[in-house]
Amino acid sequence: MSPPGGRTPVMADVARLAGVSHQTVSRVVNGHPNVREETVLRVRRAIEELGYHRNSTARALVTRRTNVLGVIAFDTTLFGPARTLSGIERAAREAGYFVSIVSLDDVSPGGVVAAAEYLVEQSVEGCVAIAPQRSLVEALAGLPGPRPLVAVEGGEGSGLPVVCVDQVQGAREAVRHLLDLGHATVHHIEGPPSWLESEARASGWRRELERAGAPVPEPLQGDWSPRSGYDLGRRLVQRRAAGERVTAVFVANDQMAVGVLRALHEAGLDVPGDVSVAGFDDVPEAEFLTPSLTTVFQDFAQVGKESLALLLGRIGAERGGSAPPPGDVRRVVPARLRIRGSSGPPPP
Amino acid sequence: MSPPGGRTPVMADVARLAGVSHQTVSRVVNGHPNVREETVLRVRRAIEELGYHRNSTARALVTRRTNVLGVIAFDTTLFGPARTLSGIERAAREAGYFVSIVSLDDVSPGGVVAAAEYLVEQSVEGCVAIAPQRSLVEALAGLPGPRPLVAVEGGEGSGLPVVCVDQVQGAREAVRHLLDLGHATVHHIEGPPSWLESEARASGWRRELERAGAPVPEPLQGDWSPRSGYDLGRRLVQRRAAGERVTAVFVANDQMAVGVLRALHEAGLDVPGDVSVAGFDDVPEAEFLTPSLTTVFQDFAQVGKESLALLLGRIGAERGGSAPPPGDVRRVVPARLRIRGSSGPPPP
DNA sequence: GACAACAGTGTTAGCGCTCACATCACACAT
DNA sequence: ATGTGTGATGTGAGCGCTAACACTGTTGTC
Repeated sequence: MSPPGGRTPVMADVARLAGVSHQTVSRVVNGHPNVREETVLRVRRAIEELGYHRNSTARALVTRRTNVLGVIAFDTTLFGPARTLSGIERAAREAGYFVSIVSLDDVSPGGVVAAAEYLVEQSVEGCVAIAPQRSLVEALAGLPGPRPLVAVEGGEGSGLPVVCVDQVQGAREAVRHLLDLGHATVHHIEGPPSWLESEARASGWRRELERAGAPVPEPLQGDWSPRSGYDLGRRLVQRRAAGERVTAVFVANDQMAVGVLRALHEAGLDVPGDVSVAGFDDVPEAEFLTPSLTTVFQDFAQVGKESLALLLGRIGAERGGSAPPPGDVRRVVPARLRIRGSSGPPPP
Repeated sequence: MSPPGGRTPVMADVARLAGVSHQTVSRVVNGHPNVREETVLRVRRAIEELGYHRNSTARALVTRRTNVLGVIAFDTTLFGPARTLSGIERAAREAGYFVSIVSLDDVSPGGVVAAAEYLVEQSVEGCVAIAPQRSLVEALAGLPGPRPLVAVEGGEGSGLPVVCVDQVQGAREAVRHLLDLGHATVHHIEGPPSWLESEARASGWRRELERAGAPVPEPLQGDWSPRSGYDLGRRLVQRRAAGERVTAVFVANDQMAVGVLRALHEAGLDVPGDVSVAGFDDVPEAEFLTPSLTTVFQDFAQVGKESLALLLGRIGAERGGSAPPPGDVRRVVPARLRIRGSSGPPPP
């Protein structure tokens, strides 16, 4: 464990100690064939003795491969992004890549541009953007940022390959479930404007109501937080008091649904006796709320895995010099309705 | 935007176009003084025209600084780690560092060793380990892994600098609050064994009971999940049915507390009328559960920030050649009790 | 007027590694 | 004996950048 001069040992030090050339050391380190067994052993011993580690920077410089993938995310403390990130990270590690993350503080296009440049600056080989907002995706698609680039939950028409959960289908299933229970219509508390998930879930909700010929009540707009769910839940209670018939609510995520349940409870309304509630996400708590929450499960781990597979495919194609694959690939992961205690038939 | 030959442009290309030497380009890119204003402008124009980006790999090779920090985390989808990671990432970016993350799939020492080697391989300049388990911290402390290394939530005596929330104090405040309300004692549902947070919170609970001269009931052991909270909540209900007086429960995290609330509700018990419940973490939902959850707030963002400050200090000291700072630094972030609706006086 | 000081620029030598090629010994075929 | 192939190794160049130093020309100082 004593490199000459106390420096971190380099390949040449190993070579000297093993009595071979630096190239032979390189071959051993990279598992090249055509090295005599005995030589391999001697080099391995020298590596061990010196505590040598290959310098990834020098290697990256000459191979032109940094082995780093970038991830741009908006808020990694939210359930979905956190899960997706985790799935990406795991898949990347299995493929031998490092993952460098940038989370955006705000959703301004400027922030996205900065994040993109930041990753370009780091010479990432490719990038996944967990960009659930239309403006972000558009900013990224138009930018000379990191390439190849795969968007998670990106909308259509951006020209970027996209992996997403089938939000529309999930929303439709939830709404259909409520209609099937006998509700005349279903109210909706949607997510913040310009979020693709908000739009897709709202659109699924609307389409399903229209298909069933049910009236489409004015939706309320939240910001994903339990507090906004609570505030809007109270608004629904007021509407009820004003004579509007509100018997079922489809809430765009589980956190807001928690707030809604609370508001309804405070108003003395029973769930599902007076009002049925359905959420979206299937957070681990959903099953154990009181009542347990009917919601839509999204397989974020799968989304992470698929987006990485897509990205690696692009990187491989680029390196192989083959024609760039079409930009409008879209992989859709199905959503699954989980029926629990918060949904039931409307009051008579 | 046309580097000769279609290659990615390099410094020499910019130099040629601007009619200066590559060194002058380097000076401009690095904001060196002593370059004529007019030259700067010309170089800038050439950079713009070619779409030049400095190659971080080559730069890292010669400066011996990769500008990358590593983060080892266990489960980044849990509330605490996700928040902490986010805080670290933000602070790192502000300091001009990239963040590379590795999440561990399992808690085996082998996994930690692999993660540590993985980061060494990537030549990180330093590393933060969100290692809430004793075994992980010990494995890391004893390993020739990435250095400098700062542990988040690491226990004492590992020899590593540590940043942590004052779990013991938080637990004591929660328990004292319940005792002050008049409860004869407080039951405890703890986290999984070997987690430092479990141990610290259980120890705070025990100490506070002992200080008050209250009996110390046998704690129940969960795994942080809402399901385990639910299962153990039912066990508490059984104990009550068997005649044991259970009027207050301190649950080691909010997710399990959700399960406990559910189990109590199912048994027809009122919270806080029959049983008071307190959690730990203050997740965003806590305030909007029914009843709203008394819990302990942890400033994870602050933990992230402080751990990064500590790490940067180490890196700076190392580079400056000054004496290595003591290994047993311990920065403690206070926890804060949030009293809400789930705690009240015991039934008569 | 001679020298120093300094701003502004260029030249050169690596950082540690991999790639392409050269070399050498030895086998086997002709 | 000559050639050809192949396994095992070494040699040299260069990836794109920065650090150190060398070189100009201008200014200031005595």
